[in-house]
Amino acid sequence: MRETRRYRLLCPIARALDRVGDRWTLLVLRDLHAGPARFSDLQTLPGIASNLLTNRLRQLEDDGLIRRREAEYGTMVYELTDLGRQTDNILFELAAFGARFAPDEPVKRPGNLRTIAVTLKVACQRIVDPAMRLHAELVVDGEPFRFSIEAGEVAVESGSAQDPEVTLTTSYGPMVAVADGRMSLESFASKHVQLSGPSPEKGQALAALMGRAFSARP
Amino acid sequence: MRETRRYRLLCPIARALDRVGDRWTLLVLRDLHAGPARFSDLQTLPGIASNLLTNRLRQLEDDGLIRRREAEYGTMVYELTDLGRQTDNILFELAAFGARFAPDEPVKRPGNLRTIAVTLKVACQRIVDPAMRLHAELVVDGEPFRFSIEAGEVAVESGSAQDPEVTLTTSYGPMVAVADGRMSLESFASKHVQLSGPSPEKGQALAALMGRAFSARP
DNA sequence: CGGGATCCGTTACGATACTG
DNA sequence: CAGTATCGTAACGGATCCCG
Repeated sequence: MRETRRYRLLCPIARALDRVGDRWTLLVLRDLHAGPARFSDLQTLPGIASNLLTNRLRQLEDDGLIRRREAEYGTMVYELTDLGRQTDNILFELAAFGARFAPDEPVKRPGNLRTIAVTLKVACQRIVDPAMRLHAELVVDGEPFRFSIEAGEVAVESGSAQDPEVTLTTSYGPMVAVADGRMSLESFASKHVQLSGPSPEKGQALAALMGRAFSARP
Repeated sequence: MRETRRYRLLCPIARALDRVGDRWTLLVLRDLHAGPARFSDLQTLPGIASNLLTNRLRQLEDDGLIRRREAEYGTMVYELTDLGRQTDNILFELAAFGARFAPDEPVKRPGNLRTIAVTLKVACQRIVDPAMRLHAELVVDGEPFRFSIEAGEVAVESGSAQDPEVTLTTSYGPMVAVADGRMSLESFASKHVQLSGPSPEKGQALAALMGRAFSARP
């Protein structure tokens, strides 16, 4: 945010918005919650201009929410800092509120599905049984995610899991419908999820957790 | 938000931002959480242009987050709908995150103090003892608020209380410092709060609740 | 005076083209 | 792949004016 359009108020809400209130900024953070991403990964946000993405990344780096790091083969990745990770609750509450509005047509398709990671993670985190343990792969419209629960900590990251106990295959549309309350857990689990791998019963537990995570909302 | 700059994504986070993501919108909602307000009350947001305020109010009304109502003496007031009230958690999480950044100089003073209502309400709501009962007045830099707890429900509204059990008098700066973690509860309660009214012990309890509400944060 | 509407200069955004 | 450069358009900020 350029100096001219900062609120510069003492109120902590305004101080937060001075960091994350610009157009696209919260969506960039959302995608980074799924793990490190390259510039071109983030450019799949439908409609963002490359110069804007550059500006937003620079601003987030200056404010200490993300860091730029050289990864293998000399490619650059952007990743959340500890501070940036603390935007998870903001994003979750936005998702909980946004679910109350019908998607307005025509809906643009997301460029990638990293978008689901934060919401899914926080929703499950809030209701998870601390005794539960899980190491699964979640494949959404062909895009793989590692879904793990360990010591009461839920993690959802972009990428394939190694030796998952179970693999859940599903689609984005039905997942959002469940989150919105437009589809029941039963209907979702029975019609839109395929299980494979050594521990299908773990898959049942995971599907149930995901469903409860969203239906548990006020 | 004009059609051209909506995200139009299926993701609920984007759907929320299409409603409340415009500049000023969340700050307008923040102030309305303190109770109904007139156009000119909201115009005290430092720097907002009157045509922008008109646009934002119109948009919020169209989306069902606020309602325009005729009050006494033919004046118009804007107030939150049930849907609009559900932005409280978004605003609280923004406040919790924003508190991690030092206020950047030069700080603009808020035009009014309605800004404190949501954050204070949600923070106290999250930790309040359901058995607690209270009907107090909170005076911040001369501006009065009704602070009540009834059946486990915390309410903080702009305006004077009638027959409060206790009146707490304090200032905005120290309150924000406590919320930011820059000042201890003890220091706040002992140096920056004056109590008056029939039940000073209720005031002690309230000051303690406010302090714990913020120090309880992760 | 409250509640806006109108006008206008400036800034940010969106699209596209281009480069190391 | 990871940006930079350019440029037309939309949004913002400030001021002024209007109307009951």
